[in-house]
Amino acid sequence: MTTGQGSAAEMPEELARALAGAEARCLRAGAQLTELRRQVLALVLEAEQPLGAYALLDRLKAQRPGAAPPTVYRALDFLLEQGLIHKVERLNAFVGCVEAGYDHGGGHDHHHPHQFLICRDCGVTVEISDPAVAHALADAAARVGFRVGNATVEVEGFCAACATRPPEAAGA
Amino acid sequence: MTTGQGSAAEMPEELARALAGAEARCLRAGAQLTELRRQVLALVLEAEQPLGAYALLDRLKAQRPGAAPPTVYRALDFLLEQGLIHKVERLNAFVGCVEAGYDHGGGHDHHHPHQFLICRDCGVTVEISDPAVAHALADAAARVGFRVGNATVEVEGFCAACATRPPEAAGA
DNA sequence: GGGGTTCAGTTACTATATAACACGCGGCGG
DNA sequence: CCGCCGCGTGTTATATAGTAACTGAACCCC
Ligand SMILES: [Zn+2]
Ligand SMILES: [Zn+2]
Ligand SMILES: [Zn+2]
Ligand SMILES: [Zn+2]
Repeated sequence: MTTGQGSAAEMPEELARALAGAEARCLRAGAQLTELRRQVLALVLEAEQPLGAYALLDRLKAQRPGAAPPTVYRALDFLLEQGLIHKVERLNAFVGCVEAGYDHGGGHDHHHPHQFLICRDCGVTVEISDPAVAHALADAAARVGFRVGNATVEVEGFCAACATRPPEAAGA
Repeated sequence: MTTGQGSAAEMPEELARALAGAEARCLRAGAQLTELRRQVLALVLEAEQPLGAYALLDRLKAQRPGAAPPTVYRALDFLLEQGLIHKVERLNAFVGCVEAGYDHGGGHDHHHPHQFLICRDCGVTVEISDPAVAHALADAAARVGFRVGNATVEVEGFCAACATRPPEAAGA
C-alpha cells in the first residue's frame, strides 16, 4: 500500500469520513441523507474534478439502473441546500465543498462564502474561502445599498503548475 | 415629453449614442459591427434586464425572420469578445456593459473586471466595477500561485428598494 | 478568374434542466 | 382498520441552453 495507484475507484478512508460528517450535519439540520443522496454525494466526492449532472447520472446508473435526470437533480438540490456541495456555474458542474468534512460543533451549518479558481489549461478547480474577498464584495455591495446573499465567485486562469509551463507546448 | 412613460420601446437618444460608441470601439479593434450584430446589441441594450439567448432570438425574429440559435449565439460571441456585453452566468443571460458607452481614447478596449448584483426579489441586475474586489481576488489567487484571467463575480441578494420593503408583502 | 477570409443562412443535434404525474412508505387521527 | 398526508422516489415528457457542420454570398487580394 502506502498508496501508489491513487485511483479514484477506492479510497474509502477519506470518503467514509466525509460521508459520516455529512450524515451528522444532516441530522442536526433535521434533513435525511438518504441512500440515493449519499450515493450522489459519494460520486461527487470521488471525482477529482467538477462533474456535470449528466456525468453523475451516468455513473449513478451503475448502482441505480432506473435513474433519470430528476433523480440526480433532486439529490443535487438537496446537497446544495445542505451546503455539502457547490455548483460551478461556469462549468454547469458540481463539486464537494472542501469544508463539508469538518464537523463544526453546532454552529452555522449551511452555506459559506467561497471562491473557485479554475485552470483554463488543465481544468483543475480549487475552492478557496478568502474572507478578504467576501468582505470586499460585501463592502462594494453595501456602497450601493445592496444586501448580500449568496455570491458566485469563479476565476478562470492558470493554476500554479500550468502557469510555469510554457504557454503552448503543442501545435505547429 | 420630458419623459413620463419611460417605456422600453423607444428611447433612441441613449441607445443611438451607445451604438455609435460601440461602432467606434469596433473600428479601433479592427472588428466589424455588422447589421446583425448591431441589431442584437440593440436588443440587449433596450432590455432593462438580462435576456437569455432565446429571448433575444424571439425578438430578433421580428426583424430577421430566418434567425436561428446560431444566428444569435454568433452575434453574442462577437459582442462578448468586444466587451460590449457580459454574460450573467447565474441567469444564462446577457446584459450590455455599463462601460461600453464610454469611448476610452485609444486605451484598453476589451474586458474589464466587473461584478453583478442580482436582486432575488425584483430581478434587477446591476453591474459594478469595484477595484477592491478585483484586487482582493487577485491577491487570494496569487497566494496559491494562481494566475488570474477572467473572473465571474455575481452576488445574489436584495437591492436597495427590495431590502427596505417588508420581506413579504404578499401571501395570506 | 482562382483562392483566401469573413459573415450569415440552414439543418440537425447535443447538453442542461424542469414539469407533471404516479407510487410506496411511514406517521397520525378518525 | 382505514383514510389521509408529507416525503422521497420512479417515470415520462418537455423546456431551455448551446454547438456542429455544411452552404453560399460578399469581399479582397493577386
Ligand atoms: Zn465550500
Ligand atoms: Zn492547470
Ligand atoms: Zn462591463
Ligand atoms: Zn429588488
